[in-house]
Amino acid sequence: MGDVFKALADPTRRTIMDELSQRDDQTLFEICSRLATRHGLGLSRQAISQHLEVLESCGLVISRREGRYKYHRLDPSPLQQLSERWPVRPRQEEP
Amino acid sequence: MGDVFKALADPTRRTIMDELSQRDDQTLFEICSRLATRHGLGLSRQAISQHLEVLESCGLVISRREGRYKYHRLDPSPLQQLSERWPVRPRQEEP
DNA sequence: ACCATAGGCAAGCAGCCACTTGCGTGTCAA
DNA sequence: TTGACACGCAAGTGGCTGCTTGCCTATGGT
Repeated sequence: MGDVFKALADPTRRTIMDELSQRDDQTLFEICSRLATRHGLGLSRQAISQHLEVLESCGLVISRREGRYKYHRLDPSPLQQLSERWPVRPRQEEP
Repeated sequence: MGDVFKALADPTRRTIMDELSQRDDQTLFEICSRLATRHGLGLSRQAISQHLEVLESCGLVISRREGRYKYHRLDPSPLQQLSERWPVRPRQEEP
């Protein structure tokens, strides 16, 4: 089981999450090409693959195999622990 | 300006945030001793100081000087961008 | 059967990061 | 003023990590 916070630390992984956020069920190659064209990232396929591994190991991305394709989608639910751990109380009033 | 996500990546920093979360306005030495006694962390003063710097540079901790003391408090408001960026939609219903 | 496609495994490398150590600065009390 | 206390600055170091490179497996089309 991976660390959600460490997974969020990398800007590339956050961009991957953005990409999956607005289009679910993408394969590795799709993500690669869309990152290149739409976000200007020129990373190798393995780099993206390793990032997806990290995101999967902490539950932020769920994958499903179908033949030789592997589809990925975002699952933001692990992020809930965050707002529960440090609730954003409204600014403290001072008399 | 620091990176909120990178700041959250370190377990020690999260523990510091926990500590400040339940007791505001602590000095560096207070945080050191409370981390040691209550959380079992035996880190040097500078280590904690550097962590506080990181937390301050991204707005998660706000400090105020008073003579030779420097009081710290937690400000969770930078965490809001998180739930806005990847909203936790309720699990997708499938017919 | 053959080959292209989608993806996985593993080693190697460079840069970063958390932590320590040692010294310096400013503030308060006696 | 002298010394103790709270904190800051800077250099050095070991380990982690993001990325590449090269090779391998498996699935599907023709």
